[in-house]
Amino acid sequence: MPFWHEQIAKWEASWREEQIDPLPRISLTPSNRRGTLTLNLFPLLKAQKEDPQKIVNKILSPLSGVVQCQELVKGFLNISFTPTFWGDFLREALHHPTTGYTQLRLAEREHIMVEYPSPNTNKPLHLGHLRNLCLGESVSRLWEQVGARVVRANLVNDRGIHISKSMLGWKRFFAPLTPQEAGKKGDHFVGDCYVAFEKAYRTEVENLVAKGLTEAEALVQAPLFQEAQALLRAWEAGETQTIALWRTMNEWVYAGFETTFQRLAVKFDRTYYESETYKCGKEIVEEALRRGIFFRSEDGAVWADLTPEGLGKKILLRRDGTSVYITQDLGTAEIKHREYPTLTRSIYVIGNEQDHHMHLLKALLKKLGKEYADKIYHLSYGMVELPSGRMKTREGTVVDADDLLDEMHARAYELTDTELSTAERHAIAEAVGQAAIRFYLLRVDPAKNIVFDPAESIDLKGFTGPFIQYGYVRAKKLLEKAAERGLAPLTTEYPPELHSIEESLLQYLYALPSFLESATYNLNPSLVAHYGYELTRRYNEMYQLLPVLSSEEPQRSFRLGLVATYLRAIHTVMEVLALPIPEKM
RNA sequence: GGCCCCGUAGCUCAAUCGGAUAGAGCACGGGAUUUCUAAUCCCGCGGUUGCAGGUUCGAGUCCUGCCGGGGUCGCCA
Repeated sequence: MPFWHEQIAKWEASWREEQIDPLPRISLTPSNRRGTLTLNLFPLLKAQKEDPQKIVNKILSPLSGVVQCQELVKGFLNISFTPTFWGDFLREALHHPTTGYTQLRLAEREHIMVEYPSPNTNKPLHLGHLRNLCLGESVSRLWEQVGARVVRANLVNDRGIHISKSMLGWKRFFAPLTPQEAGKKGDHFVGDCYVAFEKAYRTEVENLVAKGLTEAEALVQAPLFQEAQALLRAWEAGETQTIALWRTMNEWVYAGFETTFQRLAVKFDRTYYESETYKCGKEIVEEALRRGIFFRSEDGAVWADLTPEGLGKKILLRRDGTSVYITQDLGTAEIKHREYPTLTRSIYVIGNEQDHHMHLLKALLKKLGKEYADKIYHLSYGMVELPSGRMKTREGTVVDADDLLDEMHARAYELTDTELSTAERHAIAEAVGQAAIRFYLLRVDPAKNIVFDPAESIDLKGFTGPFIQYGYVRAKKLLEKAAERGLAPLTTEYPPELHSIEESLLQYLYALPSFLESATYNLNPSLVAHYGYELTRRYNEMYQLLPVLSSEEPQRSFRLGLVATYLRAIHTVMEVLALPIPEKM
């Protein structure tokens, strides 16, 4: 167990023996007050009408020897630790394989599946997918960090009317061109086909409306739409040429996605395709229909009655017998369970516009008696909006993922050291640019919408990814210089007194495991992003104001220990946020 | 209309089962570099936490009702 957990557990055990009830709540002392930890004694003081000083003595008795000073302000007991305590802590953090900052063993029994980003195959990835990818990857790494086994799963939406539209777009406007011939990434090329279709379709609809049809009628009667539907039916019927084109175009898209995934260092253990899982979903629904769990309406459609759950009625098979989106989801869930029966949690990283959909999925699985329904967690995240509002395909305001990565790379390149080689500068620019985007998308509570201002919001200074990278790089260089001079961290006795800046950094180093734990179980990487920023801010303050290499022993080796532990902690932070880790900037 | 999410400084965001004087970044103003990388640091400016009640030692946080924004609600994915 990490230092933090082990100690607090020990204290709590002895408090229980002393009949202290309720137990004090422990938190970090706010930075405007002296102290490392604050014990909240309000409930305790209220419950036990004893002399407060006596209670404080009882509370502090298991901490004797490590507490240097304490202060009771109203119900808050602020405590600071001795230099010896901190020296031992640094030693532990640096040298112990499990109490240190690698692979905290908090969740070794967990087996987690994280499903992300589950794109459609008719368009390239955009900023919304980037948020999804960053969240999914970070949550995966968080679970790994605390010792869980993780399966990264991607579910590809490779069937449906939208796919038919891009196929028809190609046939009409691009055939027989290939992405190579067009000089484009496959996913962008197919996206162009889709956009071309939509544009022509819009024109047809407008013409029909001009002839007196209503918008709704026009949308259905437009020849292009009719043709797209025919193509979908041909696909479902397994018509050879249609299937061949569908395969080809999907391969173009996958190749394009793969390039982006590799650039972002995400790699999936398992990829599911809706075109394969929807059949299983259909079987589940038909079986449940026979068992009377679902029912068929007069027109032939199949329904689930979720009125008792407060979710109304939900269609599962259209009257023509074809399956809808959720049917496929039932199948995918079942297949996941069959393949990975030991999963303890199955996390779906999906936007909050599907909150209702995910409620339906869980409720349906429960109705079907699937015990794994309770293991499903929806990591719901808000939309990425522009200052002008929602991104719109039709208005061309969608921020493309590849373009954004390129733009950030270019921006970061301008800041790199011109003394370095071009190759080195590009490597740094890529790391810094990506860190800027990733941190920006992760630092906000997932539940909240993000307003993305391309002109201002992505910055390379202040509360950003590069800020954290820079702290890491400087600390690393400092330790290298120390090593060159034969200086090692924590080799001698500890200093008799610590500077408040050192204490402030120690407080945050000490708290790392608690932040990781809480971010993991709450599926909320933003907690680590804020932690990483605050930790680095404190480190920078020390770096700026307190000399390390030029200070006297034992201060020097103690401070080297601080730097080394910071380096380890911030490395862990960058790791779980999936920020690239540059060695130079 | 029903249900869900959100509303905090000019802008973007924090605030750990309800806790101390609501904190950061950006922007703006001032300052720091013979010394470990200035993508840094320090100081200043900036608030009726959407509104009105309620619960209690204590409310940005919980409850009720409004206001504003977004999402979603039987054959799109």
